[in-house]
Amino acid sequence: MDRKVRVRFAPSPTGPLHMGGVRTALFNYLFARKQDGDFLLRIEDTDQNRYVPGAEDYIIESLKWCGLVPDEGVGFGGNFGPYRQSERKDIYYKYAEQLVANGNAYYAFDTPDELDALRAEAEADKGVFSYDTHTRLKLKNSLTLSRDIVEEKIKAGEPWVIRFRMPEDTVVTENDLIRGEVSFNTASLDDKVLFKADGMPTYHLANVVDDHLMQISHVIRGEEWLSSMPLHILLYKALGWEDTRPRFAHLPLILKPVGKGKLSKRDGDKMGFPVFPLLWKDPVSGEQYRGYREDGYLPEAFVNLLALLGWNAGNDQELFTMDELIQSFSLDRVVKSGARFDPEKAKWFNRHYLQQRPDAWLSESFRKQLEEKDVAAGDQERLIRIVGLIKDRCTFPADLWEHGSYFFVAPGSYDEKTISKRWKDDTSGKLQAIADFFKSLDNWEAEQIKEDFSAFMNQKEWSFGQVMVPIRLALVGSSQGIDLFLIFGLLGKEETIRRIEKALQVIKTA
RNA sequence: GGCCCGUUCGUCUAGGGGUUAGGACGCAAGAUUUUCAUUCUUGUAGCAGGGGUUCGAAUCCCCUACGGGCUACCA
Repeated sequence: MDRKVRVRFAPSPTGPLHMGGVRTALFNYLFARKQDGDFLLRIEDTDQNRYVPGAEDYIIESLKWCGLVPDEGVGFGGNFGPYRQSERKDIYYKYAEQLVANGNAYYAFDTPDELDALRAEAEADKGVFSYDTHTRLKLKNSLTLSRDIVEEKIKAGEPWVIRFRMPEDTVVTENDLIRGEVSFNTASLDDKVLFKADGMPTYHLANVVDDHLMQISHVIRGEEWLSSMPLHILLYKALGWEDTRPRFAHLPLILKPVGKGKLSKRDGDKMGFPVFPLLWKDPVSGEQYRGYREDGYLPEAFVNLLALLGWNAGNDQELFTMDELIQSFSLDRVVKSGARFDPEKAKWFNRHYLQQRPDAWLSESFRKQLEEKDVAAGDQERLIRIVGLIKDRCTFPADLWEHGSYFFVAPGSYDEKTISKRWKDDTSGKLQAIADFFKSLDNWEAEQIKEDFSAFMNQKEWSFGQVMVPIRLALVGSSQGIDLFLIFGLLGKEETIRRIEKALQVIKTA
């Protein structure tokens, strides 16, 4: 009988969650939903020194923005709480002590300074110091000290830690759900600290204890944890939980678009794209990091692009709703190699999802932008109509202004290149004649203007090519924009004529 | 340095013994749009290298190279 699927996303609140973290959360979420399981959020704040205020709220808000709402966890309730490790502090020692009692761990009294000295010494010798099977018998711990002395030291309040006693020369093999069989020899592993001098467990202990207590069935996490998998497996064994321990799946890392290494905090600013889901302002340094949300990405686009970073459905489908992702997701289709993030493709996803949003929704965004610029948005129906006409030129909501501002504000300048290329000696005269002709029109509706204007042009024997771009220049300021007759209609007769005459004054041909 | 993981177009990837090595982003060209963008069509470009195994390797094995991760009383 299979156990209920329960997975967790377990970030540590040391700063803003970056997109790699969001992807880990996403894959956990998809896996849980697909298997009808539970998705939990556990906050791993065992390192008090690295705690950053606001980070936890940031994580929760990010998950919500992406639609990855946990079934249990900090801020979401549940029967396995508390879900913040700092609030679980009291439960870990007993397990560490149990490990000492059954010979799988030991007390160690070496101070950080002493260990640093040993590391420095080894380094000078071109070696590496490791607290392991070869060195532990030369160090200060309950393996080398008599029971009395150990008790005495503890009683005297000397700082101590509890270290895992890594077995000698045994092979740990695990079938990773993504990588397949992975083996490690314990001879190359060291005696990790499980319980710190400050009374808190380290990640390794807390993680194993909590996953067990919370009945986690699958640990889906980043590849940076792959090398600690043998330790964790050995811990489950030493604690007697081997039969119920979770299965492991290690996700490939997200790499920088260019250069070496994994995607990092500062890459975004350097390369012009966000690496965080939401804008983050560092409470200490005051530094600010851009976010996908504030940059105008839609959550469905962000989720979609993240899902395709290291996973695919096995066919040519690239566009997925959350429901489709849940339907299609499986861990065995997760790729093993690291994925270089491509900001260009991210934009392509956003463009797609932006087009899917209703015009009314986009018009609200446009209205806000106009208000911020102190420009009257005017009639709602007209605004929606404009949005419908210009949206296919937009990738982000902010592009609406770039491609639609001329409907609300007359151009302040005229593109020089277009002038020199398209504004001929006789252009001014023709435009004045056209403006005068416009004044005579009664029916100012795009289709009708087109008809009347065509007749006028025929009669004058002028070609469209000679005047269309100059008129566009007068109305828009550049050679861009939607169909000119639609612009006439949307601008209105008076404004159209006013802009043409204004351009005639400003643009002087030599 | 040690341990572990990885390597198919520039990027994300499909393909797991016999394929004209497929798709997407990007880029380029053409068509449409009397502008620009969109859209459509076409094109561009790849199995890291070397050894095996095999009638036959992108696919299986080994080596090398390269990339990545870990190597804290951080997660």
